[in-house]
Amino acid sequence: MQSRTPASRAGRPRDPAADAAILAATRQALVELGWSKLTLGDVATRAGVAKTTLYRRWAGKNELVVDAVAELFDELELPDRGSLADDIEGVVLQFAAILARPEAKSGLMAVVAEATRDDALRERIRSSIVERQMRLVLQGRARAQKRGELPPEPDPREAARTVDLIFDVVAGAVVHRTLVSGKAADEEWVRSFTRVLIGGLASSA
Amino acid sequence: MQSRTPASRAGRPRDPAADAAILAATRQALVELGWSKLTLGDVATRAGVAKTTLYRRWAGKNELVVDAVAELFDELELPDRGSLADDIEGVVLQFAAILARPEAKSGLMAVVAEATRDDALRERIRSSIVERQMRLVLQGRARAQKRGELPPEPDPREAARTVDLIFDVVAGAVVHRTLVSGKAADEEWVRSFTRVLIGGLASSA
Amino acid sequence: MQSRTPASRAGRPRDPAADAAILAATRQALVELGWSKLTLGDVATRAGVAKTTLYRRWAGKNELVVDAVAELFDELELPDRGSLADDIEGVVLQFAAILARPEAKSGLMAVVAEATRDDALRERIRSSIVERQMRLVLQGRARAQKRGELPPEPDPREAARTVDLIFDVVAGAVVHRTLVSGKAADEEWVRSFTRVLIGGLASSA
Amino acid sequence: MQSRTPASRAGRPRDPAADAAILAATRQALVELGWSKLTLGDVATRAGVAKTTLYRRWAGKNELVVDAVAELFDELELPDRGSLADDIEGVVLQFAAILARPEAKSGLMAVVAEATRDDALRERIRSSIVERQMRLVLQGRARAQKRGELPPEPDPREAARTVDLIFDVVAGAVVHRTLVSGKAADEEWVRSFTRVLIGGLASSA
DNA sequence: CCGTAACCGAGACGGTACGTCGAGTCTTTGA
DNA sequence: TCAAAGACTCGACGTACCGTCTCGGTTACGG
Repeated sequence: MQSRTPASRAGRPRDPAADAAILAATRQALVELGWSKLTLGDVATRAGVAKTTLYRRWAGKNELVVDAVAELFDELELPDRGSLADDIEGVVLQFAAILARPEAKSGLMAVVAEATRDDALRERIRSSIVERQMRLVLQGRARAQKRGELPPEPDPREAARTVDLIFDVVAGAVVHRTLVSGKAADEEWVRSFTRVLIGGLASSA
Repeated sequence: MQSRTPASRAGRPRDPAADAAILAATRQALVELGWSKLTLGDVATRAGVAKTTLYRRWAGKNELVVDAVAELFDELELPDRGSLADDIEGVVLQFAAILARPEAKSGLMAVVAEATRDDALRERIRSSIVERQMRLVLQGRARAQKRGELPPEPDPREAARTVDLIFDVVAGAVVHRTLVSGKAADEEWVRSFTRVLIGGLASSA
Repeated sequence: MQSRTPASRAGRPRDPAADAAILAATRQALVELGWSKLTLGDVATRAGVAKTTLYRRWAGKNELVVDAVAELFDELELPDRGSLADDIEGVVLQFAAILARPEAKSGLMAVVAEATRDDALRERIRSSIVERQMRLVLQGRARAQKRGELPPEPDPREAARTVDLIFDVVAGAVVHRTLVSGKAADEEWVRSFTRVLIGGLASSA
Repeated sequence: MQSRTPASRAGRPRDPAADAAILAATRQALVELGWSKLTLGDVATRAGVAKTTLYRRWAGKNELVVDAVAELFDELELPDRGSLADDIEGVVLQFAAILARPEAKSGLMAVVAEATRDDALRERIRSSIVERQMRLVLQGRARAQKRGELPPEPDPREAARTVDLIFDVVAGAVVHRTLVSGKAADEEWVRSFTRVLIGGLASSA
């Protein structure tokens, strides 16, 4: 008896290379044109794919861009720099570097804006981007607890709330600095910000 | 003595009521349709005005929405609740309340997204919205210094940097909480957030 | 008090030159591409006009082609060659010459085919093309009656029926010869046909 | 001697039932949708067949519809009503009845229209439909000659020309009456038409 | 009785045109 | 000069079919 995969049975299978080509083309178009001038027809052409192929796989511009941008954040990792403060600084700098790239800037805020009126889209953003990078916060806390910099957290509910708060503060501040204030989140700024964050967490514990 | 503004010389003068009607119509359309489905033709119709009139006063959708949203934030004020922490809590709650309104949510993020590729637009946002509310931070610090909660700031450069940082952290965290995480910035969250912020500022001073 | 023409009051008036340009472009496209490969986008481009302008004036391909083809038949006239038989021969030859032109061939049958499922279209064809050329039959009969070749028609009902019959026979035979049999309706054929027609009318009177 | 059918050699043979199912489905679709809205995908679905199968047997929409319509005319036959005039009336009425059916109307004119730009298609129409029904004219003449209603035709060239002319007149008139004038070719009309035709032929002989 | 070759269904593919919609401009009449 | 009205150009939208292709699977026949 063989394992029956009832999916993907009849008909010509989808070209698996097309997905990657389309997402790459999307990022390239975001760099050159920005969100508002990006057209799906153009993306299809760049990817060497028909418009219909694109629409067969994504519901629209929003969903496509979420996926294209989400891949950018997968390269984030938590460097082990020896102390909690330095670890945070490191990852915040990485985050800032990604946000400084035009394909991230241009796309991310736009889909967030769209998500204010589209719950499915917000959920997609949360699961594809936010939730996926939450691992960094958890990993950082675990490492700090192992080092003895943070006490073990007895109440898991409270722990989750703290993780959420940290995420909102970190991501929010970097995004606001970069996109609204329009200034670079450079080393100096990150150091000041990290000092405030660490101090706040310590004193509020 | 009458001031002769050479701009307004001959011909039929612009209807001054139209501006307000257009901005109100824009906000109403933002509520009902959201940014991406808002059309200038529709706004003109709602305002009882021809499209031409609208284009004579604003360069396009982006500029119009910035102005429409900017007015929303003018109602912010710093309540005197007796202590720095309570003052901050109060203003952050007000800010969160405005951001929870659909016309703010929908419009603000969209124009920020557009601004990533349009310097003039970013400048317009900064001057119409951000800069204008920076007064709250300054006011708060002054009041806290008068109360003795904060020491006087000797270095004005350093002071400005701190104000910027606070603004990025506050605005960024609330925006991220509301729009990305999709959870309400309610009293409980604001209290936690404020505790971290105050603690961080105190310890990093 | 002046006569108020409530039509054409406010707003920019339609460019009257565009109609002619579009119809001419349509005929040109019919010649080069034929009905089935003619696209409204292409016609618009040829006419130097936006697609929307075209759709503002015609409901679709069918209506447009009817109007474009109808103009071709307006050049038909009844020559006075001295006898009924010669008059008929002359006009049938003209009709055959028009039908031999590719823009007529290609378009006319196609819209007739469409009209089998669209009563409004059939009516448009009837009033724009058929009814308009019915004048030739009436004119020919009147002239023949003046010459004494035909007796005056006492019953108008019967007269109308005869006119319809003649029209169906003449138009039908020429169209079938040209488009279905695929042979030219040349002088020889027209002479044979006319002889049969005249003979038939005389004997059935 | 063995029958060498080099065509059908190896491999799975074509399902012979599919052809009939496809042609029937085509006629059904013509009735419901008309030529222009008939799609090959839909026909395939109706016939319970894959699009590939259809394309393996017909080159395209035009060829398919010609074959589907051609079958309709095979039911025509020349009734023996005793006189030439009555025989013609009978067959013309049958022809009119077929043309009144929507699947004939809708399809026939459309492929004729297409054929104006496609010689291969015109030839297919001629051989599948026109030529095939020419037999009726020949048969009718032969019968009339046997009855003594028509003299024997000495010149075969002239005879062929006459047959062609009759066919163009009969088919053309009925088609024009039905499809362009949009009126029924009923008994009364057919009687008038036949009288003219017979009279014309007699007088021109 | 086994391979080969053509068939079959399903459905993805690259294209092309569709008809609509919105942006932003222009041209009219009228205030 | 501004205002209302509405036609204008332009370009993207998302959909629908076309005709082709690529699958896995199914018949027949011929060795």
